[in-house]
Amino acid sequence: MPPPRYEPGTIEPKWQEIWSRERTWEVANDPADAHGAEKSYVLEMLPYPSGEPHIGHLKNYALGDAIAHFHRRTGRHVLHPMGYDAFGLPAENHAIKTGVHPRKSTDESIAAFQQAFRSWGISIDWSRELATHEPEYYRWTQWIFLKLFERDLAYRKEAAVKWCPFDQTVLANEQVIDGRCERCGNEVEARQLEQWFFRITDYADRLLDELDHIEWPEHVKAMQRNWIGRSEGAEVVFRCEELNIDYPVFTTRPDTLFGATFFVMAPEHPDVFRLAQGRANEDEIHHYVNRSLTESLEERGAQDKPKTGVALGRTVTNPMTGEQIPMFVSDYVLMEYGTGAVMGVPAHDQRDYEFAQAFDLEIRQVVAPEEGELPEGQAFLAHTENERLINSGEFTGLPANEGMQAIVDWLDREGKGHASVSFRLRDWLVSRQRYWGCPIPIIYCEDCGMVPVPEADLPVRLPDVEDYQPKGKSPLAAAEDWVNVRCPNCRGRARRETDTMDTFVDSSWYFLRYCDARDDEAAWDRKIVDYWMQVDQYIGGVEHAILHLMYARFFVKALADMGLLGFQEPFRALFTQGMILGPDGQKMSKSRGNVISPTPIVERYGADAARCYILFIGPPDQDAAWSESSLNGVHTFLSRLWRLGDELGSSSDPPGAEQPESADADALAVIRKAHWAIEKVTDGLSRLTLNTAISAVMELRNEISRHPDADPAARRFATATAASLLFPFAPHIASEVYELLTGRRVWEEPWPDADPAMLQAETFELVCQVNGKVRDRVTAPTGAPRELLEQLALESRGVKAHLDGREVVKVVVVPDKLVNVVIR
RNA sequence: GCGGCGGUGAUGGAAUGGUAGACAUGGCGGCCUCAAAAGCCGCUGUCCCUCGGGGACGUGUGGGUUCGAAUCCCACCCGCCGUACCA
Repeated sequence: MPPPRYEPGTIEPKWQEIWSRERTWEVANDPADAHGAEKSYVLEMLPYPSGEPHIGHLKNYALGDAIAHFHRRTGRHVLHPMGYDAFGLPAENHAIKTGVHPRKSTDESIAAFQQAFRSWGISIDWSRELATHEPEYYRWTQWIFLKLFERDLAYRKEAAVKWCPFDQTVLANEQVIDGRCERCGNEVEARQLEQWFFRITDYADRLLDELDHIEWPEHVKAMQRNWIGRSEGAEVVFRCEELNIDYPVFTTRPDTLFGATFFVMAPEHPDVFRLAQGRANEDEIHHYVNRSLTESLEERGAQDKPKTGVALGRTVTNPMTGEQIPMFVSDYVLMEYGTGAVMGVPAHDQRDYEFAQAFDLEIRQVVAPEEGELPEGQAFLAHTENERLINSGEFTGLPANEGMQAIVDWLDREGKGHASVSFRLRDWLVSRQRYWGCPIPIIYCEDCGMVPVPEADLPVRLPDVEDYQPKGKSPLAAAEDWVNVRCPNCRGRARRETDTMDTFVDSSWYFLRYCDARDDEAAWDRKIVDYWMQVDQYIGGVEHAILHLMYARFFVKALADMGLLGFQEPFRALFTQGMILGPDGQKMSKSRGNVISPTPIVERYGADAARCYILFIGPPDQDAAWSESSLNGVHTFLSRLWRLGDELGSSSDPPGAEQPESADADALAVIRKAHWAIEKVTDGLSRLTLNTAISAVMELRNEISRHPDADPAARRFATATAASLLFPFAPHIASEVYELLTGRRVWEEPWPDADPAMLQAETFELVCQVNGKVRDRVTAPTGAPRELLEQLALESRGVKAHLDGREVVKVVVVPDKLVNVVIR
């Protein structure tokens, strides 16, 4: 008869069937149901269902599942839901190519994800499952849009926006990467279009400040801080006397105002043509502006691009010096930031310096270091307390930082400026000229203008269309029956908004819907949402550090301001997982041919081995290359554990794995190791160093095998403990082994407690150092007094050999650990 | 430029001021076998010596703090990520 083998193919479906039939992971919304237990909301970022799940999904959900299980077994009432971010461009582009309705391909992909999650044994509360393309969900996305509209947080305006010529849609700033479309990689163009925006800039300060109060990785907070880009400075007015117009500029260096020798406007500045009117070079100015507007963003923003521009033939007054300084138009000034115009201080700004060089303008030094030379051939940028103002009228001689304040005060008194703060963050452009998204619930009436769809009429359903091809306006515009409606106000003729929402709108509130997912009276019940939220542990890829995570924070703040939520931040703690790279250490991609698909891995080695391996491979926040041989090593470990369970379980009658009362040396070693492992795994799960948690279970299993003749009761206890500790990572085999040994269900058992008495043996190995170098190791009794340890060390062979008659200056004793003898 | 993170054996990594290299992969050797696979056991940082033992060196580089530093501090080098005519 062949020896019994570990067969995940049999074990895993067995347990999955039980969890599914008994709805083991469903939780009620009633806090009373928790019997006083603390709540915990563990959430992985919802997947975008396109094709089949990939290995990154397995990592994401293996991680989240380990945390969810750990929280459950440590007595918390755990919400762990799942859903799908189902609207979006890939499904629509697929539809354009094949004619298959995006709903069909999306639903097929969702089915593949559901199947995968079940075969991976992820502990999901399926009663809360949602998908953002279902009318039951997007009805409330539309409702939130209307709430934002009511508060003027959703608005329409014409602006220079980013347009992708390939996808034929506008994009949010955040979706433009290096001047290219995030989706298709084509160069993005600038276009002047009327679009829908969310007023996220109203929240810039709060989005920045409250980063200090959430447990997020430092680099993610840093990315958000950079993106928000708060700059303190002043707004200063430069007056064009000829035309009687005041032009404000924003500057972070008001201390350099005396050095402003010219003035530059962005090509998009609405006053450029007016200023150019009747000038000798009017044509040249028009030509320059038009070229700037049609230039791709990538070209315009190129790093080493020489400064270009055209003089406007007019002047403004420098408010400090009263001098008339020339005006220019140049594409290095951006309309979207500050006021669309800048003062040129060539001595103290590198870009202004380059511009002044190109146009032969005066470079006037107004800040100087207290000692040392000024840099040659470039602007002097430093701004510290070690500089003083020069050539600055009454302010000359002041330290730069004091001078800055004094100048701002002066401007304020004279009515020529004031302290000001500028943000890099722009409002969120949310409309898209595409089909597969949530319709914007607005109607345009010939008489009443823009009218919100009444709440009772929600959802505005996405109609079916024949042709998904984008033509510069939404494919929905072709659905005439749908577009033409009666005005909700006057019953007159009206047309629906045909743009759809950015899919990031859908995913900015899904975590709220999970709390009360089956509510068809409201988006959520505030009591229920306030109970479950915030998300206690959010897990996902770092690629969402800016977009999704910023938008979701904005939504929660806006909804809280409306009294709809009782908290300010959605995600109390965030964990960003690293990527799984191909076996070659490169990012997985079809073109490289290094893609590892989870399905065959799970079929061959089992979900437990795949999940364990992915968590064991290294710290989960780091990237890691796939290695089949390492995976095989994890599989070997699971096989050995299973064999131990099989061997010890069948010899146990009746089943049981209690810690034996008395034990010999062998048994004690095994029991001690079990308690040691409990502590290590608990710590690893708390700190999310899951790789070390799994290695602790491996060590425990090694120890059990190292003592084949120990009391079987002790070995059963230790093996059951190993299974119990492994459950968050490999739930199927853990359930199986635990059942073999005890007849009980491991997930119904409390998390084991380490007995402090078992964490220490009667003796320990005393490290004996001389001048910090290890010279010997001797056995010493645990808890021995310092004097004894000192004596043992001094008498040890290794220490004696190194004393060599030299003077002992000092002896440092670390109880239960080491002695360091310091000699001269 | 600015911001963030990191640099430890052949490889992935461990070590939260106290034995550097846990655990695993790979490699080498052995057991089992007619053989292979599987399984099991042992060794495996570098160098040196008088080799059943012992010593020196060793966590990117150079300093510092400390009885003791991979860990803390300073300077530098290298790498990765984000961001960038943001005034």
